[in-house]
Amino acid sequence: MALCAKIRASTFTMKLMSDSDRSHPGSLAKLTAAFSPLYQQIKGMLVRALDEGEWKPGEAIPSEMELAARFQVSQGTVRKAVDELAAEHLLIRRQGKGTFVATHHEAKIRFRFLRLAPNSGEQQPPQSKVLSCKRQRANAEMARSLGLKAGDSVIAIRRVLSFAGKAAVVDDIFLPAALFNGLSADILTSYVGPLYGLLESKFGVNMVRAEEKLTAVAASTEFSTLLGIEAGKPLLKVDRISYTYADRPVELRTGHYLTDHYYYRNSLI
Amino acid sequence: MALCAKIRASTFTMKLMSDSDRSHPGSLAKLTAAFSPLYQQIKGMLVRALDEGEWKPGEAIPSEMELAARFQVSQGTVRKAVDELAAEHLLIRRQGKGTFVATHHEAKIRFRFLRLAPNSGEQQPPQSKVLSCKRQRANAEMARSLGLKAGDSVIAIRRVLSFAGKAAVVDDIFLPAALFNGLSADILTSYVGPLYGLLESKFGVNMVRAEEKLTAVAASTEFSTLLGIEAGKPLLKVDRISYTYADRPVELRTGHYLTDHYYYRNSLI
DNA sequence: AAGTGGTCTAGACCACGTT
DNA sequence: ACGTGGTCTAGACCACTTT
Repeated sequence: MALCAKIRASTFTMKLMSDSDRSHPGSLAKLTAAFSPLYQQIKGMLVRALDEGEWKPGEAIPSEMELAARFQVSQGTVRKAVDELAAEHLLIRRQGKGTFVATHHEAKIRFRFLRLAPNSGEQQPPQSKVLSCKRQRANAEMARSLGLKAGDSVIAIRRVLSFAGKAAVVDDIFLPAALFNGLSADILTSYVGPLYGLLESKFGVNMVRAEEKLTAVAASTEFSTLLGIEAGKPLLKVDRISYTYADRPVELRTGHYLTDHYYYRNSLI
Repeated sequence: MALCAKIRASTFTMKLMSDSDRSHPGSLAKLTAAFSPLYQQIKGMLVRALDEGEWKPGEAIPSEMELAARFQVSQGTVRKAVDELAAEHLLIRRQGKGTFVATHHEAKIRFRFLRLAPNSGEQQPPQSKVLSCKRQRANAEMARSLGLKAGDSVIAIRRVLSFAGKAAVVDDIFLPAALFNGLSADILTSYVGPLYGLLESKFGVNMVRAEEKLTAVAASTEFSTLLGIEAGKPLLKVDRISYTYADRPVELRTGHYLTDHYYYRNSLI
């Protein structure tokens, strides 16, 4: 990324002013409202660089001193920008080693988006069985949610997640075909690990945030068959929109969770 | 709060050393691992002060400069402690005015713990109808969750929340009687606003965090009657443990949500 | 004008990891 | 020994609010 010009509000003005001019500061104070703090601008530039793939997930980004030199600000200002990105889990700081782009390939982060925990016993990774992976046209609502035009191609995946051999989740996943060209049932099946890890490694799309809507529904005959339960049984329905850097929606997903032996954990803060 | 002695790791040592001594630093480096950063210690002291009610919800805490003087550290160190507490919603910063203790009496925060949003239309505050408020003995599980002894007194509240006149939630709430002496159905009914606002104002207990477990269940005849639906209908069951300052659990709550016209919203970050 | 939190800088030193 | 992020300090100035 090239060195971008920064907007520095009145601080900028001051830097260009000689010391004798400083006795008349604040002449541009009224303009300040339109500007954002330096660290926010730098945060934005870092997000843009991540979005453009300047540094891949798992890689180290330049050191704070290097970034400070690149952006022509102090280390403290870079630190504040990086602090916020680390708090949002876009970056991970490791003392003594550097700052790294967050990746879905890591024990700690791997199942951050899977909120099912067992009523008893240890949390364990699920097994995934892909039932179908088809290309189809986006309907109006899907197009709207994903920022596509109605009729654009999407990849529709259906899969079942099992814990200890028992089916617990049916996922219906919709991805913009333009971003995930070549994704197939074979690729999905041969890949071990979480789906977001695959999408990150093979297609360069890193999910960093999601919004969910939860409701309780009765199992249709379709879902009851897939989950091996009787129809009408209560299921937790989870509608998710996932976003990559810069808040671009890139995944639509509906999960039906069987919560007999698992629950959806959440923290209110 | 009196000025507490701080543990300052090797920085502390340095402060007591003359300049000439500084040529031999690090002699206590091995001990450092057992200490925590100054700003964490100050954060802890602030939380303790909040827990002890030194400043009430809605009130301003001392300015950063005053706190820096009290704790004998720089303003920047206080700032970092306060920043974290603001991020956790224990404090609220207001530029030009001061830093305030978060309160449940505020449009922005009032329904932070109510995650139900309507499928269509504007979010609106619920109406609460208290069905019962009784004193009873804690069973083993309740006692464990609330940190009580089995058999300790708890106050059991049942209420129905309605949106636009339609019942949507049945809440069963359990509170340690020792903390909420005198709480009655009358008080609950006469109070307008969220329950947490009442508990904060009348009993000085401020809820700052909660953990929830969500499952889908079939409505029992009891709940179906209360919600005006047929038995067996899917409901979203929400088990909550709420915590006050310093992570003390002070409320146990089970909600049964009717999600025909509302959904439980959640953000994964 | 005075006081508050917000931003930015500069420099020192500590803790951790690698070389 | 060196480079990384982590902590702490000190000082300057900005933005907002109240007096």
